[in-house]
Amino acid sequence: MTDSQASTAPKSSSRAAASAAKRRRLTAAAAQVLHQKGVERTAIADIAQAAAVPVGNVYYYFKTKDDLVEAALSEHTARLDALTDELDRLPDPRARLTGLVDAWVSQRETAARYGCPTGTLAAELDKRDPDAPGGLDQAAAQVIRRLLAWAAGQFRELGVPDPDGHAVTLVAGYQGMSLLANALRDPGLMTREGDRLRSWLDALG
Amino acid sequence: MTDSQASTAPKSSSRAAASAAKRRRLTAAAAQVLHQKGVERTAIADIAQAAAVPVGNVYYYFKTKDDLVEAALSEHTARLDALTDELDRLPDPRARLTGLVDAWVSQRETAARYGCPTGTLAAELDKRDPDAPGGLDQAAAQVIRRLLAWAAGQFRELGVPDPDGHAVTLVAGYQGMSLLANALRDPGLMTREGDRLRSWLDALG
Amino acid sequence: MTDSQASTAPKSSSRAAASAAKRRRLTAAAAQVLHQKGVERTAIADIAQAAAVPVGNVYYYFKTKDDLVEAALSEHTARLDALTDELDRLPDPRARLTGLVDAWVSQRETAARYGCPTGTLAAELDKRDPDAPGGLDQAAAQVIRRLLAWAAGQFRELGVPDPDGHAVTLVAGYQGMSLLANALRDPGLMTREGDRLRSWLDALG
Amino acid sequence: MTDSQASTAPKSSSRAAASAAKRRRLTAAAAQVLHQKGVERTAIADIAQAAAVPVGNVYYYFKTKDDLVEAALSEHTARLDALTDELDRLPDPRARLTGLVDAWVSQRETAARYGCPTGTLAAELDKRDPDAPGGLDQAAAQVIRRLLAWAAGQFRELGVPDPDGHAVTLVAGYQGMSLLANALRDPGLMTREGDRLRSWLDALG
DNA sequence: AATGAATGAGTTTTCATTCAT
DNA sequence: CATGAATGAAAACTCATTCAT
Repeated sequence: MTDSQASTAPKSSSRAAASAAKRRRLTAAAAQVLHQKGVERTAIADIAQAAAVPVGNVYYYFKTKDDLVEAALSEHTARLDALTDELDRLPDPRARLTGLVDAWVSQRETAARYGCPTGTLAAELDKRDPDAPGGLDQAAAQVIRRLLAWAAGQFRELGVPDPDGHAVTLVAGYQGMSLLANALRDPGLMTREGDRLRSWLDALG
Repeated sequence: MTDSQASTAPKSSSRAAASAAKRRRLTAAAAQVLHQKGVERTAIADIAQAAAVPVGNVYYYFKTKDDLVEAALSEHTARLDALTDELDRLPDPRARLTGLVDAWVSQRETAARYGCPTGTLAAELDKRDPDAPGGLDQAAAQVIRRLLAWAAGQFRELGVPDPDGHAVTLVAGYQGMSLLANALRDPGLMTREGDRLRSWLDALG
Repeated sequence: MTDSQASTAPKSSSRAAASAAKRRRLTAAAAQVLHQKGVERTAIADIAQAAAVPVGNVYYYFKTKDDLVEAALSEHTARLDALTDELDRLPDPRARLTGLVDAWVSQRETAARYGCPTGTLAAELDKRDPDAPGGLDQAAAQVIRRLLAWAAGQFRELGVPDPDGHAVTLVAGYQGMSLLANALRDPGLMTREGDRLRSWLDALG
Repeated sequence: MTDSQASTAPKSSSRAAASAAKRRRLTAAAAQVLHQKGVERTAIADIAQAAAVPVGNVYYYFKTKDDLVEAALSEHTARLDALTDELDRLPDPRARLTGLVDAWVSQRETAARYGCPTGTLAAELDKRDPDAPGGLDQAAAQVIRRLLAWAAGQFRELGVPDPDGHAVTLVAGYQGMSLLANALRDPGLMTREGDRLRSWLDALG
């Protein structure tokens, strides 16, 4: 009751840790629910429920709904980083890129149902007024830029000309096949287009 | 390029003609505003205002907001049909497909700002509950299917194997580059990826 | 075109007659639709449609929705008058009252589905603010009063004491059985209670 | 006799208790206002005002207007149960039935002004489309069925033949006299018909 | 008189955000 | 920090009534 400033200590099973866990739960719930229902169709209450947190309490962790969107985006960024970190362990840039495609295809069921989490989010946020204060309209684009940068790095290492352009082609291929697979509700489309992307990568350089 | 108060109004119109004109105005306004702001962020009042029609009067022409979404979709279908009809006049299927890419690239400014009208609509509608009555969740997908069917026809005529797969690749390429151009706010991306698609078409068969 | 004041002549296939026919059609439609859907749930457009009259045109014949309610009520009054006129031809007051019960029971299917036309209308109109200008809150009650008066006349002729009270009992019996038959959706209830009313009439005097 | 801001509020209440009190206040207000104005003429705002609750807050307690109608109905059911429970303490079934009539007559002022709460509600709800989802069209009828069942139980105990038929006659008598008293705005009618029902009960068996 | 169209007020409902405890 | 409850600003939709031919 009186140790409110004692929490810098590493003993982590404290209220602070419980709090951090709740925040993580809310972030994960936001990522999932926003992906499945879209930003506009998701109510704070939906996320609260998915995270098993009382509605009123959400605002202790996230001041606004947009903050939750940002949190979801940070979650997607973290997942992307985790993936590229893992791929970076592979010695060959071509193998890394192929591994990226594999990862995409492995998510085909989700993509066929809800699209690419980042891509659909980007499309939705892009509809927002860019002049709005605290605008989130480019927030998802940043995640895409990060993916592009990583891919461009691989292409550069591969020694192909215009690595940025190749990165765009690869990521556009992913976004395109996700959108189509989603629209047509066809996970198989992801598999087939994934094969094509791999062939394309193999033929490079 | 904006056509919200298009000049289709007949000068010496009967009431019926004026009414039809208003319906067309509303349809065009719906197509435009829904594209720019997205379905969920668009209020009926926004469309009414763009069409210069009093809000209450909108309901004389369209019973629900979803009816306006459908109208916008039919507008996009009509535009697609007009485009393919025109391309069908070309003698060579490869030229027709190249013409399609040209048309896409010519829309690069709009795509970079708001994405592909049909693609973004499909992504948004796909978030809806498929079990909803009178569901619109697959409505935009139909327009995409129509485009796929036309493209597959051209590939078939070209004599390439797996025309359906080629159609998917082409349309996915378009959706992917539109999404990226939109996210990155970069019309040039459309030009560059358009070039790539043309090269790909040229190399076929 | 110039015979607008010639319509007192008996040649009745004129515009005036067509107009009267339309008014009659609207009145009948109002009586039916208002009975089936209730006043508040009935839109002018419903009545217009049932009468095959364009909505805008309704207002030429009836200035307000309440005027249509009044028209429906007049229709019910007319039907009641037609019935009592016919019953009045019977020589015996007891037979007349029995005939009234027979008429009620013969309407059992309608009553079981929609209740007594006048009774349900009275119940609905009674909910209105009595202080409203041009109030219709007692309009249906007038029709009931007319029925009560006729019944009281028969009881008087029968020589029973308190004919007004007997009339109330009879009509209350009818309203009660109609409401119950309607609530329970049971036409047979009308038959059974009708039998009881006939026995009661037979046992009188 | 009016109970819209009834004094059920507990003095030193917790939030939960205050909340429950508010819900009760809204239920009581719904029962009263819906009785007085009818379902269709009652706006949520009317009930909110009668309960001294902000309109938006009503939806925290009741998701839809129909839920409020159901709540009102449950209130009437509760009142009916309270009444029959009390009457059940009487040793004689005839006395119980007579007590029921007494209760009805004691409500004559309300009945003469607004009709029987359940009966008028049943009549109004019966006008609804039976095919509507979550249909309330038979909800009030259930309350009437419960009353019929109780009354039939008394008649059975009394040993009269066809106890169900007697129950119908009794309840139909009540509904009929309520409707007439309401239409004619005559509480005395309730008294007189009540006397008749009592005589009828006395003469049985 | 006839008629499609217009108008505007009213009603239900949703929800992000805030508050009191 | 936690939590149920409160609030108020939208937004979709309905409809009686009026208007312009």
